[in-house]
Amino acid sequence: MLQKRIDDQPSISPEMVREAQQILHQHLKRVGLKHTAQRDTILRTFLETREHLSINELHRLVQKKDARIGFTTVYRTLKLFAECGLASEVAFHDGIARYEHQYNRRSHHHMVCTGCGSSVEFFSPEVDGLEQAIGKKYRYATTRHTFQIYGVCEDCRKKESARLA
Amino acid sequence: MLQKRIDDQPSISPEMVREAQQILHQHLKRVGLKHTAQRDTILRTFLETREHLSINELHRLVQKKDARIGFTTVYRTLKLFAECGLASEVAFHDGIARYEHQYNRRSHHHMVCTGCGSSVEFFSPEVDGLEQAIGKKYRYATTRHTFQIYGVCEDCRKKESARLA
DNA sequence: ACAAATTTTGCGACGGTGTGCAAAAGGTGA
DNA sequence: TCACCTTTTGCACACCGTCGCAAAATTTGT
Repeated sequence: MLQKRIDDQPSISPEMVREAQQILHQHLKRVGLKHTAQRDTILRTFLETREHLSINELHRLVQKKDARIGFTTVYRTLKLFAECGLASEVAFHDGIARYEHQYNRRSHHHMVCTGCGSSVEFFSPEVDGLEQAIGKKYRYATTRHTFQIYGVCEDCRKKESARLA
Repeated sequence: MLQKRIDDQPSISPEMVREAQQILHQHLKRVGLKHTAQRDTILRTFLETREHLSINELHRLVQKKDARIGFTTVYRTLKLFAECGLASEVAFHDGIARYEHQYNRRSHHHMVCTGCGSSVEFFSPEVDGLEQAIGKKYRYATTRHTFQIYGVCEDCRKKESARLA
C-alpha cells in the first residue's frame, strides 16, 4: 500500500462547493463573462472528483448530468477554471491533459509511474524558489513551472520481477 | 541580446558525427535492429542542427536529402535516438514534441518565453539531486524528470509595454 | 418584460501524435 | 549469390487538443 496519494484536501464539503462557485462567479463578473448553467454543472462535477481528470473523463461525467453539454465546452471551461485558480493543468507527458483541484492547495509536484500511471504528490519548496532565482538571473517575468519525476513504482517493479521469474 | 542561448556544444565536427553514428550502430546491433539508409540520413540531418527541432521541421530538412522518407519514419527514428541517448525529447507544453542533441551534453533545463517561444537553457544540479531524493523517499526507481519554467522574456515585455503606449 | 448587444455553445475542421498493416528492404546462412 | 526470415517503411487511420463560425443563451438598459 505504498501507492497512497499524498493529499491535503481530504474531502469536498458543501461549504467548499459554495466557496468555489463564488470564486468562479466573481471571476466571471470581473472579466465581463457570463454565468451559464453549463459552467455551474461542470464546476460541480469537477469538485466531486479528486483524481487527475482528463478532459474526456470529465466530459463523460458531465454528460451524466446534462447530455447536451459538448466536449468543447468542458475543454474551455477547464481553461477558465485554471485562469481563476480553481484548477491547474498537469501534463504527464503521455499526450493527455489532466486537471486537478487547485484552490486552497499547497504548491506541489508529481512523481508518475511509467508502468501503471499512478502518481505520488510531493512538496518541494526549493523548486519554487528556483523559479524565482532563474527568472531573475535571465530577466524573465516567470509565471509558472512544471516539474515531474518519472519512474517505476515498487508495485510495478515487483510485478516485473515476478513476470520474469 | 539577453536572449542568447547558453550552450556548451559549439559546433558539430566530423568526429562527432562519426562518434554518433557509431553509438547508433552499436545500439542497433545490441538490440537486434537493422541498419538502414533512412536512419543514417536522419541522424546526419539531425546532427547538423542545433535548435530544438520538432518532428515536422526535421522531416522537412530530411526530405531535402531524400524526398521519399516519410514523416512516420522520422518520428520513430527520433524515438530511437532518444533510446540510445543521442537525443532527448523536450516538451514545451505547446502540444509540439521537440528533440535536442543529448550525447555529451550536461544535464540542463529550459526556461521558455510564452510570448515568442524562445528558450534559455540553465543548469541546476539541485534538481537532479531532488529526483534521487524523492525517488528514494517513495521507493520509485526514477528514470528521468522534466523541469521547465515559463515566463515572458525581457524583449517581449518591452514590446508589450511599447504596444500599450 | 422586452429588445439589443455581447458572450457562449457546440458542431465541424484541422494539425500533431501515435499505431496497425501490407509491401519493401536488410540481414543471415548456405 | 540466392532464398529465407525479420525488421522497417510509409500509408491509412484514430485520437486528442485547438479554433472558427453560426445559432443560442445571457446580460443590460429601458
